[in-house]
Amino acid sequence: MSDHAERFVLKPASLTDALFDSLRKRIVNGQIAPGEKLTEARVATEYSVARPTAKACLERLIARGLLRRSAHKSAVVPELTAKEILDLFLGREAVESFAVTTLAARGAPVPPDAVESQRLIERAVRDLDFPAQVESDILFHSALVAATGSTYLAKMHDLIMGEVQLTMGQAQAHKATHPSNIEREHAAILAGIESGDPEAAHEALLFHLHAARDRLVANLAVSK
Amino acid sequence: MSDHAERFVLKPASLTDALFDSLRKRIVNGQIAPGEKLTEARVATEYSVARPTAKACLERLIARGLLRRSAHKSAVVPELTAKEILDLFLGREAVESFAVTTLAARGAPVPPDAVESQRLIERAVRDLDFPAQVESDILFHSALVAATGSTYLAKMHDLIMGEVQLTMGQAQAHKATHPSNIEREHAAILAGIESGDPEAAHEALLFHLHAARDRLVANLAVSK
DNA sequence: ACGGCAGGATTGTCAGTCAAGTGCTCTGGA
DNA sequence: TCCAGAGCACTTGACTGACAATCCTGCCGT
Repeated sequence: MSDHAERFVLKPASLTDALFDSLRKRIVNGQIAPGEKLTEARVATEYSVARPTAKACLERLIARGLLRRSAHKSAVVPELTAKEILDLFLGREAVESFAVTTLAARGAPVPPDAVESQRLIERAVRDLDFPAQVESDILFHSALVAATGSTYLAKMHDLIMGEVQLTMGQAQAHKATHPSNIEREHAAILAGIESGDPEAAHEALLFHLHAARDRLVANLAVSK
Repeated sequence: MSDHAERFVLKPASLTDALFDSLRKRIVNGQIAPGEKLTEARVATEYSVARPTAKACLERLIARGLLRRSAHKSAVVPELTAKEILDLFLGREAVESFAVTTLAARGAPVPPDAVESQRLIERAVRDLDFPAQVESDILFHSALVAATGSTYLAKMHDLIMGEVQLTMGQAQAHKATHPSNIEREHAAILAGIESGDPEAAHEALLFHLHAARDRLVANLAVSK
């Protein structure tokens, strides 16, 4: 896990996986507008793959909440409502609270990946690379959860973070940047963990999550 | 093993959904032994469906952890290790703790579905119907989570409860029944919620989860 | 203006095929 | 006899082509 490990050319492990990743990135980065229809035929044509392959990818994206579809209708990129965003962050709260209090109570060291993601955020902000900024933010929180060593906690977290990234990506497409006190809030969480103070870490996390949540909801109200 | 391809009739829902449900039930009830291979061709033959249909179902089961497969190998029903069981219950703890403390703090009424599932457990115990007993137990906990009104919390919970049901189903296939203090432990959780005491509800939940977890791990050690 | 019908669009499901990878057997040599 | 390597069978990955069922849209007739 060092800085120079930027050299994986990532051969499409499998065609389906590569297609899935590509579509996923386009969706969460807002390159495919919310409400836009994604038919199996369109995906198959755009990527020059067979329709069953495209179908499988769409189903995986639907399972992760990055697309929505009802029977015999086209899949569309969802735009989450305020209610859904509140709910989404409630789910984060459950998992991430458990993670940070566990880490702090355990006297665990600060997760290296979390520290690393702080640097990535800093760089993304400097480069005005919004998608990278969002991705690094997600990475920070995922690193905290992963540091507990629980794969099931990570699985559950991963299940909902896709949609979090989706709304954040869509919001930034509208709203451009905002002053980055995110890093400070992240640092406060890490400080709570490092000092072995579950209460402090928990409080810092809640503050951060609520702030992020309220920003997203406020932005939603504006664009409506 | 043998080539006596059994025919299973599917209820009309959607072919894929019906197939998924049927396979899911057979797996979690232990009707398909852990370690048993489930090839796409076998499923397709047994149910008289096309291989792509079977393939889609297997992929959905794999995504839920009810089957495991590595590239170009057959899917097999997993037998969870003690470590995985501990991890699984850690995940439950995160979500269900959040749910019961939220319910108690909110002063919410006792979820009717949870009460109902208590009756179902009682009946299943009386009928010596182990799969129904497990299913009702799962239902109780799902009802608690669902009562929070959070769909994402429910989603995350659902993601791991499939594997919980799997291990419980496999364990009971070996171990037969045991005196049912489960209902008492459930009642204690409900009492904590009803009295609006988050701490009491939380404690009762932890006691119940740890007891269930330890039973499973102990049973695993015996059968090994 | 309104309701029903027809056609297009899209997904659900199927059959069959080829390619590629994995594991196992079985042979050939030491 | 024992071990190693080649070959084969099984299984999945991906594609092509096709048909049925369903949903939606828009037109037409009343």
